[in-house]
Amino acid sequence: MHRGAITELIKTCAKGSLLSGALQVHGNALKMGFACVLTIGNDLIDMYAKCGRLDFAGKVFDELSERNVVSWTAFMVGFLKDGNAEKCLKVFDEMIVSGFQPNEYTLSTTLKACGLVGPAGHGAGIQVHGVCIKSGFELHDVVGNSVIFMYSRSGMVDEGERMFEIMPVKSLVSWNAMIAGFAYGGDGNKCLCLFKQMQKQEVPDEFTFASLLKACSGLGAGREGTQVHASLITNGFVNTNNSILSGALTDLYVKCGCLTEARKVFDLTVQKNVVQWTTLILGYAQEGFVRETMDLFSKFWVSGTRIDGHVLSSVIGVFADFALVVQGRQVHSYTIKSPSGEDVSVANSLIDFYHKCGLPDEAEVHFREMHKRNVVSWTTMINGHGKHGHGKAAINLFNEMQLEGVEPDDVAYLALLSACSHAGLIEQCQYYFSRLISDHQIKPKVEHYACMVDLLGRAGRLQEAKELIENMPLEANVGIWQTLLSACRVHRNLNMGREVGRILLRIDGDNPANYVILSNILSEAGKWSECAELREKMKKKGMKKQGGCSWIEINKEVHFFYGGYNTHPETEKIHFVLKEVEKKMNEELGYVHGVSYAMHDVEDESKEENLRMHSEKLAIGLWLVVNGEKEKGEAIRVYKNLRVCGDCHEFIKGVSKVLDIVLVVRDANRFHRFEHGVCSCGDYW
DNA sequence: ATAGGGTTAG
Repeated sequence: MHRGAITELIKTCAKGSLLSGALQVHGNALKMGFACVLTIGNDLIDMYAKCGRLDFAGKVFDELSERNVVSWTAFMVGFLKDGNAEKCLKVFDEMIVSGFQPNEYTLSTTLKACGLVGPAGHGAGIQVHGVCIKSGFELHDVVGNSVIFMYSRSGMVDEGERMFEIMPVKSLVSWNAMIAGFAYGGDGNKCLCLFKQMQKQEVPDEFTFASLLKACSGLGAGREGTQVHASLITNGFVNTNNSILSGALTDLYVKCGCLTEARKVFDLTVQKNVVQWTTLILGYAQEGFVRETMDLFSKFWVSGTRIDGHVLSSVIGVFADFALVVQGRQVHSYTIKSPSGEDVSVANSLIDFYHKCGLPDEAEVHFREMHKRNVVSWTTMINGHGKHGHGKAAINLFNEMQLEGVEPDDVAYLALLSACSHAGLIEQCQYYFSRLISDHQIKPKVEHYACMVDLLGRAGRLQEAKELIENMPLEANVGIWQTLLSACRVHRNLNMGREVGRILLRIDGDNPANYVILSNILSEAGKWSECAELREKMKKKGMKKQGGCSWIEINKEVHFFYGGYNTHPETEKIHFVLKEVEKKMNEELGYVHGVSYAMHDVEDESKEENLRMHSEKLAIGLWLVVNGEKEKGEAIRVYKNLRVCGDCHEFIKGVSKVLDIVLVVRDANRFHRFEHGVCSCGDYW
């Protein structure tokens, strides 16, 4: 085989992403001593990048006896295509340090990576744009398109628009990039406007329509999206063999909550790509369809579709939310073997996964073993400790992060403040809040103020909390008033509760949560008629509060329980064991059913008997039915979508004492670890 | 020889 034939083969394998062929032709090139030749080496890098094997591409890259800007660029593109923008930027830095001058291809690739990293890239994109201007590449068509992309992903669509205006040559791609930019930025009107303008000089292609669909999905405009879908069909764009269009359609229907439609589009697609799989898997997960999520994920896993960092971090996120320990661990072990495991976002999602499964030690081990940590990694750790009530650990991490040269952003501050607030570290919380306010790099958001309101509210300093809301430089939102309202309930402040409740019913009148808290405040203050009036109003509006739902994994099977419903086949036995435990607790601890139920209840507490039906109790009951008192090793893990109520909290404390077992309950807010009749939150939550 | 337009972790 001669040199030309090898090059031909490499190109073919690259084009078709044929990994087995790629390995073979690489072997041949090695045998003939061509693999270290610059041009062939570059082709090999490109080939492996297109097959998604960055590990092999890296090997070729390392072994090249001589490199040029093309070698570097091809290597960077590989990481980018694999969804690993951070690594791509790292290679760019190395290239510059090694003394190479980037060309228009390199710059375009770098800009795209900056855009994908988004605002967290701390202005890297702006710097690269500067390099483009200085080196005279700015007005190059491809570079300009990437500049538009970078700015619209970094929350600076206006800058992108300026680039678009000064571009001497506007190709179809430029128009599409700008339309997509507006779509991404949520400006549906500008998006449509530009589309109309574009039609005067260009014929829209599938990317244009994909951007229009994206604009509709971003705005949640299902009707308009369906219209675009219809016009696609009339224009002859059949979506069954176009991955970009069918991907955008899947996204549209998922965002609008039409999972059946999304599934239809998905099933009709002949060549499904990773993006489309990810979109639909996440769609099912976000709607809470665990079964469907897992089914689709298994199908994806065996489909032979290329796995990238995006899909890994996405599904790990799903496993974290549903606390599917076994499945998450399986994917974790896969990431260790796979080149996508290098991805920072995959590693970060694993930290979060272990925390959300109530395994902070494993999260810590994983975090310490990471080869590269960014601000998201640290924030995930701070959040994790915060949820376990470890305020001091959160503060230590925050300081350690800065010592390592990683600057906190607004989300990192939020994690720290909420950790302090949950742990009752009042002075520390106020100290870091004042640091945030005086830090001119970061703009404080309402959420930061809400943390302070929560802190003051817990401490019973309701008046101060209310004044903070009224005097802050930002407009109050629903969430911050709800925080104050909950604090009013805990401290039984009827007057402020009424006042805040009135505000909430005015600005967020369709949210049952507001009615529930307010009616609790009223009933606990003995204002029965006022309370009944409110409940009546709620009924008239046809509102139903969110039901409580808990789940527990027993023998590798997940069992769901819904507050107040007897759907589980073992219900009778469950009630029986629960009553037995209650009796024991009454004898040994003087526990009286329902005494402290008033604290934080979000489920229905109007009838005494309903307390016995709370979903977390049922889940624990099932564990007792299955395991009895035999097994006392591992902690029992229970998960709940809402917050645990006061009575359940007391109840679980008692269970841990009289049965001498450890229970870990993850609720909507945080973790509670019950051991020897004590909860890790110290009854403060 | 290398590029640009649709999904993603806190």
